[in-house]
Amino acid sequence: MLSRYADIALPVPVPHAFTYLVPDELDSQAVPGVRVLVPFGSKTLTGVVVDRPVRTPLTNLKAIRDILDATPTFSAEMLELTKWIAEYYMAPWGEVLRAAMPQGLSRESKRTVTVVEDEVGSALAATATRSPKQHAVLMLLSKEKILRAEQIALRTKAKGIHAVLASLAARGWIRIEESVEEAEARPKTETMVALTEDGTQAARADASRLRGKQQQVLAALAAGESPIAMKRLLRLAGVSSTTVRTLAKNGLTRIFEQEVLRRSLYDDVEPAVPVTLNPEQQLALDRIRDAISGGSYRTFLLHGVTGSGKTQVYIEAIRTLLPTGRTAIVLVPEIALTPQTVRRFKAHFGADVAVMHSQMSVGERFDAWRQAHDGRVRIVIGPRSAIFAPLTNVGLIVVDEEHEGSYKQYDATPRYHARDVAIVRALRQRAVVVLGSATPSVESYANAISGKYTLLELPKRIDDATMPAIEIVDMARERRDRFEAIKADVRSGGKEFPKRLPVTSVSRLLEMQIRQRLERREGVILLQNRRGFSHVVECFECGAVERCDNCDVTLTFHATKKHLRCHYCGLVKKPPSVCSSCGSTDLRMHAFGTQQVEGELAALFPEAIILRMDRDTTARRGAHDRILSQFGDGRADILLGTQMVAKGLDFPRVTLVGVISADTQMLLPDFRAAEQTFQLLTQVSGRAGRSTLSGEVVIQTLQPEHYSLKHVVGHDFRGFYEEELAYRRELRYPPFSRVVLVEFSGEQEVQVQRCAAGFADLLAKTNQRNAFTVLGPADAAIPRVRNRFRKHVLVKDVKEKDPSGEIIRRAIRTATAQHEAALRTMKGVRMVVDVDPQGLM
DNA sequence: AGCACGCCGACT
DNA sequence: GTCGGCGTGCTC
Repeated sequence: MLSRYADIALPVPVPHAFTYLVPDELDSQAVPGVRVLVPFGSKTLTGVVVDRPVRTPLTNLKAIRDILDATPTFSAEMLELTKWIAEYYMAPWGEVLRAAMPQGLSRESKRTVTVVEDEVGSALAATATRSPKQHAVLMLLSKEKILRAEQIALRTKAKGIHAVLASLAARGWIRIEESVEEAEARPKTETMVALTEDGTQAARADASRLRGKQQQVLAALAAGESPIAMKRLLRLAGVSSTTVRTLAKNGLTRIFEQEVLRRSLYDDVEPAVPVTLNPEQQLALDRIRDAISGGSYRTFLLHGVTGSGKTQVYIEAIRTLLPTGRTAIVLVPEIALTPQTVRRFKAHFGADVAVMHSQMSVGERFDAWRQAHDGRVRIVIGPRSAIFAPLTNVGLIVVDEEHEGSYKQYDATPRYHARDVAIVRALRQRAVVVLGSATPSVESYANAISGKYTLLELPKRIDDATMPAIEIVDMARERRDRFEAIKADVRSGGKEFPKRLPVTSVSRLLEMQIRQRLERREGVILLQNRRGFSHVVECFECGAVERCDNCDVTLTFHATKKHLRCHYCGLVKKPPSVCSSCGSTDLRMHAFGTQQVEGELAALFPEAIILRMDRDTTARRGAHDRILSQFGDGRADILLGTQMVAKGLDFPRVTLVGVISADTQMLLPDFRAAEQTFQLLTQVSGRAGRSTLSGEVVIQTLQPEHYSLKHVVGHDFRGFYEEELAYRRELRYPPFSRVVLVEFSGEQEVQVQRCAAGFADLLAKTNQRNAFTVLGPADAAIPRVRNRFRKHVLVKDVKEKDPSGEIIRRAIRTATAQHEAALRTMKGVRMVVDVDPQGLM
């Protein structure tokens, strides 16, 4: 007997685990890491056993209802890791565990409601006039007979439906039943047929008493395929399943269910291309190998320019790892996780690889998870959440494109960063981490310089292809020139002055370059960043953008209140009537849309085939792959897309990359704006000119002098990094501080503001040793989302005083606890804590 | 987060 | 008087 109690982590926003009694018959199975079904409040939930305490001060405990696992879903290691995440990212352990499980495994009780047929008539009459809600529910039920409680809530569109149901049930008009459904994710099984001993003999005996169809079945089975899938057997023998079942009844065949893996988009394998590493790759590999065989923790930052063959290094590193019996996780940003990418790994490691992808079905993901859990694969490839892969004895974690923002979960609890979790997981497992990028994050690069990580560099492209030539087009000047041309036309008397000046998103240089590629039948990639929704006030003459006096970020124009606002300090300003840098009065809002660009391109190049790639066109399964292969084969001329086109595409025929507007990213009110601009532009430039064809890049911008552009043109990562680092040091942003963003949101702005301000005050009072600074509250960049006002309180700690972030977390915990009552009285105000936010939007 | 409990106004 | 509105507090 372990103990009478078990601590269960549940997926509810409560910071502690719950203690349950363990029935004797479940005692031996209720080990830490197994999933259990427990009664919680009025319903039944799936939780995870995290401890078996010997004693508890609590009384009146409920008992565990059921154990859901034969072997624990979570190993001791994963329990520890998820606990660390819960603490560091300030999320309930139960919610972290839920995020670490494949979807569809959790089971919850559902309430089903049925009408009592005999009563329905009188019930409808009784409620018709005086209780419209009850009446509506009864109407619905009289039609449908049986419904789930949540369905009723959904279809009557009324809140507080539970009370209504309760009173209807009390009158005996309806019946409410609670049932726990089967988990959605289950192993897929296939019906198999095998010959028995008797069957084998019967098949062999020529003088078999059996004739006709039964004989055909035995013959098919005896031909060698036994066991065989029922489906296939029926097709081969041309019989129906009754025949096979009759044989089974007579003991000649055996019918059974067998677990099979679902087929997935990512199953295809292409032949392995033998890998030859160049000296730099070899050197990097050797260092990684040494670390792997050394068997202790180490993080490498593999900084390799686009096209330098980082993936080959990952593959060879995994190859060395496998004989040691250890396993590997490869993290790839969601949008780069294409069947193409996966095939490359499968080519080398075949059935040892499992893929996890959000576009896979619940069943497919479950299969992948289970293969890893049961030790049937040793390599897992996936996006962010693959860091939770249930592999044992992980020896290597690769984080490809480590700078990618998508590694941070920002829209749901837990708000974890997969790269940072990877490092913690590796540290605890004595594993090696390889962070790869052409444009490392400022944080990682700083860690590499300081010696916390080991820097490995691949400065050359694999096939000695040259880096593309990059040209910057000053769009303000472009417009001026065009304006002058129009004026000249008017002056020479040929034309009338146009009422509206033509707005254009394609410069003459870019137009000319595209035309040239179309003639030469080479590929063009155009990047149109869609995140251009934040409107900035920009000078039509000189291109200057209005900025905040205190924060060195761009001010955002608010159409509703007609003013400019800073999303950091809350500064509010009237829009100026003259440009603060050149005095021009021609100030305009700026933001280009995707459709506009597509339309312009179509008008300029009517003969060209243009493909659009963005979240809309790639939403459907397999669409991504289809667009890419169409473009790769030369069946389209121009690929116009969002950030997706910047990452990991490798098409030798592409010799021109155009960036419609570098500004949308650069001008975001965020301390990472410059970094992200540099990264995106460098990445997209890398798509131009591989192998034999040299490439050119045209970047259009209103800020031609911006430092991030300067370094993109020079292919100078180090130069950018140093300039950016100086800026971060100045303003005390990461890596010089740790940032925690606390967001308050609610429907009533005054409440939200008061709540946020109250919290900020409390936090400031907790700050005894000035270990951090509290900024705000200020409006979020998008101040209202789905009818909720958003206010941000930004906490920046001083790294020297609080290296682990413990002080800041404790302060936030204390303040949250003190603030809880106030938060409750403010109806509908929600508070979300984001540790190490990727952006401050 | 749900959901039940409990206090108050609107209507029979 | 009852129904249904919503604030308050708990869930092992």
